[in-house]
Amino acid sequence: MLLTSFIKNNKERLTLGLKKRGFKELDLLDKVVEWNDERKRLQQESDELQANMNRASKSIGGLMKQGKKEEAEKAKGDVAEWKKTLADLKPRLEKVKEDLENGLLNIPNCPHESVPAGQDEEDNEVFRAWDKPFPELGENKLPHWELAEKYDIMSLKLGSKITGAGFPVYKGKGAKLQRALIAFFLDEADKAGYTEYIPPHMVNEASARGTGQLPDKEGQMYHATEDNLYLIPTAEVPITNIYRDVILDEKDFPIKMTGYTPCFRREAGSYGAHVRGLNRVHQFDKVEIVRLEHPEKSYEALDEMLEHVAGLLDKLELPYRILRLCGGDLGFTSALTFDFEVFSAAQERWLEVSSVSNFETFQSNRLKLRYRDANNKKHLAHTLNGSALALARIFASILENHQTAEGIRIPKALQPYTRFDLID
RNA sequence: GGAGAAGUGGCAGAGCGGUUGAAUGCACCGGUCUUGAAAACCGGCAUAGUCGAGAGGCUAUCGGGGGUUCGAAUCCCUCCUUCUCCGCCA
Repeated sequence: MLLTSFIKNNKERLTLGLKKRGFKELDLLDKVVEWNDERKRLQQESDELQANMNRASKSIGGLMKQGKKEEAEKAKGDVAEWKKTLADLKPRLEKVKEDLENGLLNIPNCPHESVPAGQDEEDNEVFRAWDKPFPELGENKLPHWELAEKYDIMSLKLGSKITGAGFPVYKGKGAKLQRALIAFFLDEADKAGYTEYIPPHMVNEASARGTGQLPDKEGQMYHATEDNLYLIPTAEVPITNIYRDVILDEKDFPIKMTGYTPCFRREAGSYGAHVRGLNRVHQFDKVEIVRLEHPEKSYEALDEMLEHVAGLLDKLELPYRILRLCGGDLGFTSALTFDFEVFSAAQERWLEVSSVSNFETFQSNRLKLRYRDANNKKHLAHTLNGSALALARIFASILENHQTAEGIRIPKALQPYTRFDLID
């Protein structure tokens, strides 16, 4: 959520940015500013009435003690009058506050100036291309869903029996590979200075609001209605919310957190050939990295995160490229996002395995996550996060890219974790 | 799930219908003293909104929401959380 003051003072920049996103309701910007002015006006009026009432009420106590009954009664009458006026005012104030809030909730983040204009993924800019050769797999190459069956290491059929479509079951060396990847990613994050968390896998409404899943992406999350809890779609939600309503000290930065969690996504309406196998599932594992940063340092941090993720893919010996998302493909809450795509050699297509974003103050405004500067002034912190990495697709691309006639080759860096070097 | 108790500032802890945004202590920050530190003493120290150039003023907030009252941290209702006991249980 943007600050009203930002909208008011950066109208040109914001309009330009939102156009890059293809955001149509630009008149919302003016409306929000108007609503805010109206809110202030009504607020002042109401404060004044309350001040009158408080003053009169206070005096009544004294008057009663002095036995000035009549004067006290008169004051009571005054208060009753003001109270009536206030009762008229209150609903109008509430209404305009609600309009303002809804308006703000519907304005996406202002894209960073480096974000290219564009409609969809076709227009994303290749920020770093893969300049080495792709794996030579030969004629007998198989997609991961066939490899999984061949080596009996993962089954979607079994998952659909137990739960439903899109819930994979990992087995034997497949399960071990999965566990090894999680441990590997967490160790790498640890080495890079991220503090590990194991957060709850369900969150309440306030948390889902804090990171912006609600009210926007209601349909994407599994909702346990009985208890009004949501299964997390990413560890970003519980981990970032650790710092909801927190005022940091400037010297607390940077705050670097990581955590492994399963992620649950309803993915309503996305079926078809392109979502076969592990390409898109309802439950997958992910190690997330989250950072809270001083506004002046957040883009530096974003670069660092980018290199961290790149390093992981290098160690897994997977061909990948980095995209700078265009305005149209950029998430609602993000100012700048880089996607990592691994080339899945057997499917001959790129699969998104990580997304690294800077939200600037868009989330922290909602979270009320602030810091005090040297002069004790409070400011919103910047939040960032990235997948490091998302597992189902990494699992798939390891299978596909490292398949050989003898079996699936485990990359060197991972072998200490799997304690085998081949799946056969 | 059942029965009780409690939720007040960073922490501890008073207040239990009127000038209390909230005593006191600790922590923290600034100062005096000291070669330096400690102790002692003095001063400061919540969040948000709003008005104001500023000093400062006003409003709201004592777990959340609602109510009673001229007036609520204090009374009532409701929800949430924590603790104790019982039941169930990995």
